[in-house]
Amino acid sequence: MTASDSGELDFWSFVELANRRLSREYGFRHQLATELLLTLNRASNIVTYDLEASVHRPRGLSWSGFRLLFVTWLAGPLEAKKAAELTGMSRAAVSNLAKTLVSDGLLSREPGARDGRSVLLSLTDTGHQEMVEVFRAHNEREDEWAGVLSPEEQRILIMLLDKLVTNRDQFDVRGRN
Amino acid sequence: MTASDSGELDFWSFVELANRRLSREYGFRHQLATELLLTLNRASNIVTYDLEASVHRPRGLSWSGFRLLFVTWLAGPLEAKKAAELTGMSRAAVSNLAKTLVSDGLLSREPGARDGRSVLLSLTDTGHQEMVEVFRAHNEREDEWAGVLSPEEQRILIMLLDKLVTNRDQFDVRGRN
DNA sequence: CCACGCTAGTTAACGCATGTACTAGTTTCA
DNA sequence: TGAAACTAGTACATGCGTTAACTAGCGTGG
Repeated sequence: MTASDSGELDFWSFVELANRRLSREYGFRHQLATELLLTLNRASNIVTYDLEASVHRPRGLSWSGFRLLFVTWLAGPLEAKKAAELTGMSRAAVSNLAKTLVSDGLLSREPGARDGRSVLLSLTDTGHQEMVEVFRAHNEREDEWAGVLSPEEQRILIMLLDKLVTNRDQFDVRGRN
Repeated sequence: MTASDSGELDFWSFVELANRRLSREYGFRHQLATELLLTLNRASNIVTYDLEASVHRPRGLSWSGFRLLFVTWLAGPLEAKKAAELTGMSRAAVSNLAKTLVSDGLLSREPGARDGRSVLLSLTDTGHQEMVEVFRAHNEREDEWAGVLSPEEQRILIMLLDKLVTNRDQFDVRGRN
């Protein structure tokens, strides 16, 4: 008797139940794929939510705000376009977000020298200090999460996740913009 | 010379650059954890975005709408609370979403028998047909994604992702509501 | 050399998720 | 039994991300 039979349904017994019904009642064939993507999605959401709630929100940053500041911090002054690519956001999202981060005094926006259309994003001094500070907490928390896996397992996981998304030229993926 | 040195910055050369700067310039120690969570987040976002854009949006469903219908479909009539747990959404999100899905004629909402406060969600006939239909496309797409990994690799990936999130009782994680 | 097409960024309208505060039903236990 | 604590669901205000339409600068080829 499984948890799903007893009425105590958690994520894993749901996955089990879903697999069973999808294959037996409906004849769908790619159970493992479903299980993989369900698990991937869930893991990412749980970790992200925890980091946002425990590290960033208390300091007044949204998850996206942090990501934008993070890439700007480490990849130097960046064109907005590039920042969008690196963070995986749309250009519009970067534009909106930059507006609020500029008014918070964390980010600075100046016209690009070579291309008159472009905008260069960089951290203000305050923004830089803030990132060093915030990342300290962020990195400790990351380590707590990753720490349940051995370094070996972490490397394998990174490798597999990477393989999952980089071999995607084999079919045409819908990406942003 | 790496891509990041040459100015052609993509996700991977950014991660490399970030690792270098975080450890050499700032002395942060948990590089692998950062890399893991960055990769996890990115993989999940890419796959999710693709599924939503290629399968669900064209049929008028949002990603969350699909997830709610999916658990309702397979886990039978469900209390809203349970649906929130299984999908990882907040109770408020389920409530909002249910409202629109009900008015789309896909979902039905009736008062729970045993508990007067609760609401039971189930699919309408239309909703059921729709899910069988939509999931066909969804599952094919999932298979295209998962297909770049061998079944063995997929199982390892699932196992590692699971381990990452289930051993989290060791520290107090911030979850939804 | 200039018109057309392309690209960077912004804006506006919209959808959706969140937290908070509230209503109402349930459970506990003195 | 009845008051207090708790729980399920919802309404509301807010914030953020999306797409689509627009502005403005770039660059190419007739």
